[in-house]
Amino acid sequence: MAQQQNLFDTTPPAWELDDAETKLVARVVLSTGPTGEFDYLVPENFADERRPEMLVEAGRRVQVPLGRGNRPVVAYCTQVGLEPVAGRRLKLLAAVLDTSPLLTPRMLELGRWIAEYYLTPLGQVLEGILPAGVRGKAGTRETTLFSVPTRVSANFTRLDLPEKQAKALMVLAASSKPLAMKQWMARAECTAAPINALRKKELVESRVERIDTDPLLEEEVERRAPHELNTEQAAALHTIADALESREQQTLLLHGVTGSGKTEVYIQAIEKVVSYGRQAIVLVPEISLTPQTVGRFRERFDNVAVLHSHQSDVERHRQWKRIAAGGVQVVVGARSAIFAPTPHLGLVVIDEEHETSFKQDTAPRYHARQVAIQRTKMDRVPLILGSATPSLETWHAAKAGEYRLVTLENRVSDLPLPTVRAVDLRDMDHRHNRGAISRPLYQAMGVALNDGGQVILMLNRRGYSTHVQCPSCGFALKCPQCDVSMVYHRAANQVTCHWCDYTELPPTYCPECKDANIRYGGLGTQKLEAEVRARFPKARVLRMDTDSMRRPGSHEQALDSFRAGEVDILLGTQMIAKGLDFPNVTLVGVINADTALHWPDFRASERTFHLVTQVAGRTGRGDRGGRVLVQTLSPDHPAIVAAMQHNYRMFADNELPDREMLGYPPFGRMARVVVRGKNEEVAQAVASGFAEQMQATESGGSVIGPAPCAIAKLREYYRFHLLIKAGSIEQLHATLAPLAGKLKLPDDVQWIADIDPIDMM
DNA sequence: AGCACGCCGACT
DNA sequence: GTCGGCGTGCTC
Repeated sequence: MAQQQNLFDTTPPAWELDDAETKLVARVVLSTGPTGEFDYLVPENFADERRPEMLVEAGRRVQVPLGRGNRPVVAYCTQVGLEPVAGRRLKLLAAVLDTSPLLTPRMLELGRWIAEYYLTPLGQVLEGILPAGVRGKAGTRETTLFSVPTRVSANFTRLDLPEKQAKALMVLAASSKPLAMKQWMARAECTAAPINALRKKELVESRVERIDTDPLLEEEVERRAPHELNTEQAAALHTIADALESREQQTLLLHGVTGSGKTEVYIQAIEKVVSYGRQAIVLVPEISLTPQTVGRFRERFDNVAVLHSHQSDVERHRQWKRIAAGGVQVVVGARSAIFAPTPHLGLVVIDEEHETSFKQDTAPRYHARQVAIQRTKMDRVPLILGSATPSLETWHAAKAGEYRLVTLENRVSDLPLPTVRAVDLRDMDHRHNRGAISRPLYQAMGVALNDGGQVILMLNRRGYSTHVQCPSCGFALKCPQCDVSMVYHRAANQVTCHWCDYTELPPTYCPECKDANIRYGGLGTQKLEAEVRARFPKARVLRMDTDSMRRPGSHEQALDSFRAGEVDILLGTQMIAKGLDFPNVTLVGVINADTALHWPDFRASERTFHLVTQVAGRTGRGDRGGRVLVQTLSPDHPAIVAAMQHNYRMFADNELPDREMLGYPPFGRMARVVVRGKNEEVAQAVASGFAEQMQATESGGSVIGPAPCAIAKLREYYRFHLLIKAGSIEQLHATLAPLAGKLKLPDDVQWIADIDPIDMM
């Protein structure tokens, strides 16, 4: 709107307007198809001030004719202005699709930044950051609303109408606001016939409007008072308050051990933001976006909006409109909530900022932390990154003075962190037959259960057996579409590929040599569950992994029953490692700390450190203390040692020099280019061609590869990747420049570029 | 992504 | 001569 206003301010004098040289031109990007920006003429009747719903302005979508066939396509208008059009052959824009902008000028600016940074066409970025429910106007319907024009109401007495029509007209005239057909019929106690007669006689006015199909219902939450802050928390809040008042962007790293009360600091900082009449966005990992997390904010603020991926389109659209209307103080949401349309943003908080789920794994492949930095810079407001175990990128920036470091060393309750002990799996005395639970862990579980405590066991592999192999010929059962082992699931009695979900019946003999001794080996959560049940027959056991938590709400239900003490042993994949806060958990067992350690990924150590630290934090939250046992084949690995000592600095000090030596982030910038094709040789040749073109840029960035991806074949596509390392983002972009040009690719070959990649598979 | 244009071979 | 095969390139 502001942009349109400006436009009229600068309208040239009338004699120039009459000159056909200058016309109103809309610049648009397409949501699919050709990239780049296109200009269209705005038809003159679209600029009618009395028809604001037809106004062409930046942030609204329009329909434009494209190509020789003038096929209608949806486009996002990015700017509108008077431009000289002499000698330009511009087509006329066909229609305006939104009655108000879906994107503010600020969001368009942010979209442009994402498009450039992540090498994604702007149209695709905009399509990706607007929820589908908002684009589809989910939960609203076009309704015709009727009213009586003054020329009619002033002349009632002169009208000679049949009884029903007269009554209907009186009812409508008496209504304070326009009525929909249904409401009008009900109030006038008539059918559609008299109403249609009135419409025919043009005695009523009608207009079409989008209205909500059902109103939004908010449940009441009991309000709570602020907690008293300890000295450290108060100091942290003070630093944040300074940042809020400075009216400049500042990134703060709130580094606080588990249980140090980071959330209370966020909440009190947001209370300040709200007192200035502004809104805050709080990003949390999807997995911890539970009713408890949301509840903590609802207890303290009147209007909290929640955005997450399991909402219906209708629900998300409603939340979006509430936020855009300024009726929300705090938005709590997963990654994409960084695009929440808050009218006066005052603060962004990213909790558990090290979580990898903040990176989107489909285009646009943005990292919410990176986008948040950019958004807060545009709005000149602070950004708080909170974590007990920050990503090394964030830690490095804080140490370099780029971010402000705020530390919470102590736990609020003064409870000590749990003691962590390694169980060396190489020591055969520790092993129990062929089982997954070592003797020390078994004993500790017995003690914990006897004392009435609860136990959490983590194993990062789902299924029963993780591979199926023939001992006589060495055959290993692989997915026919992917280059990965099939996993046996006993509950369903089938073997499944965890990457493409291809499923078949388990073989009873070797498909190669027909040997009947084919073996099911490797440990998954289902087998662990069976072992636990066999060895603790009296304990109540619950398994949590994506297989057992498929139904909506089952996650919540499982945690509720664990909290209520209806379950003694909770076992599962990493989904149980995060954010759960149960005081009665006195023992945590990590079944195999090494699973993530040997991944072909420069972040393998960091992943392992995070996982062990996070799961260890699930105990020691009550007054009964807690113990953690970590089973591992490498008890001396620096990441595992540091995690066991709850020593983040030790981990960082050990890991950073390695990263520096190899030029990995945070000491350089990285991109990953994946080329895939149904023909292995063709895909590899294309990847090699890319590598040559990038080397030819002489940008100074280094290109590694092509090499087959860790998952060399996925869904019948052969995959090769290139890793690009550069000293700066500019250098990285310069090295990737050949990809932006018009590349001719063989059929069936596709490529993607991933800036700041996290997934290296 | 779609879709017209154009340049070759098989047909009336 | 012309119908249509699909390879190529453009879309404001």
